[in-house]
Amino acid sequence: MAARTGGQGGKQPTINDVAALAGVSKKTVSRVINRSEFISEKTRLAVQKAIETLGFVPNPQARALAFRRNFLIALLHDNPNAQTVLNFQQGVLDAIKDSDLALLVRPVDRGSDKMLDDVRTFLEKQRPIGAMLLPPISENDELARLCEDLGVRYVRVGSALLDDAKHCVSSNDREVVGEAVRRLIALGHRRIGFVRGPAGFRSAAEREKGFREALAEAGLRLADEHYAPGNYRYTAGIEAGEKLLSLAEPPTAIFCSNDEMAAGVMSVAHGKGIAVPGQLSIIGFDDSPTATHIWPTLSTVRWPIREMGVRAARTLVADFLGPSARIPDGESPVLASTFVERQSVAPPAGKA
Amino acid sequence: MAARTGGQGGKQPTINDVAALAGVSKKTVSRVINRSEFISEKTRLAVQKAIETLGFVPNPQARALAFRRNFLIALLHDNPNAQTVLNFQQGVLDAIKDSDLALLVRPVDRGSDKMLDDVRTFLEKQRPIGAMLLPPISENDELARLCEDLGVRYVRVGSALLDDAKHCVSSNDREVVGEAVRRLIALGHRRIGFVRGPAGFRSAAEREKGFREALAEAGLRLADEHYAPGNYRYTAGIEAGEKLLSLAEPPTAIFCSNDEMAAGVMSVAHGKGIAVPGQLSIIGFDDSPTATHIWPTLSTVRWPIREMGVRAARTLVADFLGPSARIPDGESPVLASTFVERQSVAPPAGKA
DNA sequence: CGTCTAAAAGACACCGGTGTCAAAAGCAAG
DNA sequence: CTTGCTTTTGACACCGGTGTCTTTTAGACG
Repeated sequence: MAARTGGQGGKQPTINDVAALAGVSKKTVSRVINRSEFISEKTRLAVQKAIETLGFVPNPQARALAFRRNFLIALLHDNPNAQTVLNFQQGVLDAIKDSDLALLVRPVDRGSDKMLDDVRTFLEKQRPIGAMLLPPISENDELARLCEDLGVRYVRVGSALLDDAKHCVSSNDREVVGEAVRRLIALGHRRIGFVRGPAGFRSAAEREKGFREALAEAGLRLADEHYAPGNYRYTAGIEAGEKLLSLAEPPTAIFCSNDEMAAGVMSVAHGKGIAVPGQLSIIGFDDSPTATHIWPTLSTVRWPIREMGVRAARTLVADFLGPSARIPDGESPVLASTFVERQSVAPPAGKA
Repeated sequence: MAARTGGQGGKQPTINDVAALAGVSKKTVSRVINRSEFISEKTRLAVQKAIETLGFVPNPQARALAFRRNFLIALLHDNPNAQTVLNFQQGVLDAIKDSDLALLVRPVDRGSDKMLDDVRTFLEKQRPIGAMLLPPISENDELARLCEDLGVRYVRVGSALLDDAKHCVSSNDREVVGEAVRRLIALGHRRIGFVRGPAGFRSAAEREKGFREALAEAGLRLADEHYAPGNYRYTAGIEAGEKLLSLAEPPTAIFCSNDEMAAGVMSVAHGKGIAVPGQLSIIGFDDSPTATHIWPTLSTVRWPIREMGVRAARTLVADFLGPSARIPDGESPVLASTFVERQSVAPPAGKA
């Protein structure tokens, strides 16, 4: 492997080269790079020109060392939904686009008992300025404590207000689930089934809460037989579908705590010859690609994951992103999810 | 924001602290860190102990500066399939797990005319050791040239042999598409439709080639009316389905160049009351999550994306990964894709 | 025109490691 | 006990930037 470190066949210019060309000291060049105010316009322009002539780009490692701080932020995730991770990541990148920051992405195995050690090693080795924790690991308090101990800033992303606005970004899932369920009720549905997310996940608990509240408002209650546990996976949707759709009086609508499980329920309906949405309405959650790739297309709740990425980054490192990224004091860390109605929802049979 | 740079309330120990505690020079500590062979066992153990006592972790920025090389590799992608990106990423992380390397992830907007500039800026700023290019941007020769010019190693990941084994990792898509098509033919299908990927994508061309070759082997040919263009998106699948399934004599099987388009075709079939697989067999490509989330589940081609991630990383930075990562000379850079048969394939109507 | 002050620029150490080369230590042979 | 060699260790410069403090310069004022 060639030992070249870059440049069209030569070495990258350094701050010394720029200083020599501009006829100033390297410290002055440094001031220009860092937009110091104590510099005359004339000098600034001369240095600027030298920088451009040479195509100088400051070495981030050297800066990191001198600043005693690198320009990395980390995204820690263990989300089963790849699209979610990537959308969030895109939001973060939108936010840091014009800054000096770069993004390190780090999948985490929440099942592993070495998880905390792994993360600790990672953080100690890379020493990012801050870390963003995606659900479900954002719900892990030990992880947050670890960041705190290591002096790494952190932001937890979740579906419920976890902490304070400084360490948290979330969306109003509970309310929007309620909205979706009210829509079903307005269409005439009375027997509405529910497929839950995994135990111990705050998101799952929130969605269930929103569901139950909306039912209660309308004077309905969730029959035990219309309740199915789940784990956010397709196969859990299959099992839930088998359970709910084999009942003597099956529900006329089913709310599933995510799209994958909704797709599973829909498969079972197809297999049993139950028309969707004619005989069964289905609602999911996530607005994953699957939601528009199945037939009929799935009504679902879209959470503003990309915007949450932007917000998380701003919450974490507003001081690196320029004034436009500043989040006004007291601004709520809760972003709005929306109910997206598609083909999978209709009035119950006999109510057209 | 507190100015702490880490550690349980204090500063991180440096190499000097270790040297002082062990009673040696910092250079000796450096030798231990870097597993130099010119060091006595006695000294090594003493230094080792000091390192552990202090919980010393070398500062990666300082090392990067002194080594004149950082320990980052970059993953550049613009893949519409998030799962693919994440799986590949996981493979890369598997490969670099026990090394000093870290992974930078960088989405690229291939539509933008500033794309090359963006990537150049990124590479100049971060100066990763190497970059991995995922399809479709791996097919961009200018991008590869840019890496070359900047002295950044690169590996192109793709569905066809793009270059030489040093810069390329791919899978044998063409052959496996042939296998899938031969399976359809063996089941009795004679009118087999084809939905193509976007023009200018090598992957699309490869898949078409495999398809046509298999037909030709069996003495069949692709009727023009059974051919539909596409762009790898769901909506293109819808359009293709509308076209192919409105024919007086529609195909009894359709090969789609990816799963999303297959899902679109399947939706159209459902809408028209055409039973899948009873009246129409469908095959996709990618084995994306969608493939198992639709009903009936989709037969498809799975490419070994995670293994390709491992291989790409090893190809790129074998010299950083220890002897077990070494790729034997002459080993083929082509990994095996596999045909996965699921519910969406059956003999044509009347041939059961 | 000299004095005073604030703004601008520079000198030099330093961040935490590694490379180079010379010095010290260990050891066998004379 | 030297000598001569190899192995091990250390001193010191250096990577490419920034922080601190000092010096120089420019402008205001008497």
